[in-house]
Amino acid sequence: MAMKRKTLRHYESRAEIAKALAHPTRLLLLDALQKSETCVCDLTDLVGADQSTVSKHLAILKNVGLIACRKEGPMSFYRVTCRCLDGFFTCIETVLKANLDAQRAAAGV
Amino acid sequence: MAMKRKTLRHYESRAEIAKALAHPTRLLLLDALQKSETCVCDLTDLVGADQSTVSKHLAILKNVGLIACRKEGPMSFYRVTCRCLDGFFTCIETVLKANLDAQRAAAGV
DNA sequence: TGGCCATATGGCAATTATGCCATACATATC
DNA sequence: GATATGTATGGCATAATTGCCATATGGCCA
Repeated sequence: MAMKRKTLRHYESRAEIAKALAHPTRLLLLDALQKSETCVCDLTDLVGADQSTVSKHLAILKNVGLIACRKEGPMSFYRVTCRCLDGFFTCIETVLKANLDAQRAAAGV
Repeated sequence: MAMKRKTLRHYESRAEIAKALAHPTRLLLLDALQKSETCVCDLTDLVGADQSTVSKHLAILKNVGLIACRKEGPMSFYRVTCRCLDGFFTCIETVLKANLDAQRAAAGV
């Protein structure tokens, strides 16, 4: 990797956020948290994985600043911290739709 | 992973696109390709990695429909296919900036 | 045809990500 | 204090990603 160091760091910090977004379970979590602040136990039920797995996914999202945590008694409530996620989701949906269209066109429909 | 199958597939297809975006080299490539259609050799110089490595990164971006390829003689010219990438990049920048602000606030500045 | 250029692909080693189990931790209740 | 509940963390085995080398493929020109 001979990329200029400054440039490399620039893209590395951005890729770290993108990596946090690059997992189906974390996308599901973000979708849920965008609708409403939710505790870990409810999120665990929603995802259907081990509670420790969900906690780790939440930690990944939190570490890059996408979500934040509020403690209430023994429970942790997570919420989305940025209002910019729609820009990301819209982009993904656009690409998906374009792929579907291209697929249909290739099939000659 | 006990997530409902339909839901799982929904988020998996979206995560696949996000995964393609989750690498510093590929973000650099997208940045360059957004500015102008470019051949693999120029992109290889830009990235500073092995040509085969760059080719594989380009293949990943192409497979999820983010870029397309045009052959001209022995050369391949790649370009961005969707106009929605700005939504993604803007989101990332917003998160980065919010993190910086939070960091400064935490430092008491 | 033979050789050269640009690009793509196969293969492999090393790193990283993922998910579960067990367990630690913190809070609340008895 | 003891116990129960909700969450976080350590550890480990498995899987996925990454990057380079070697090589294949395709196009061009002598």
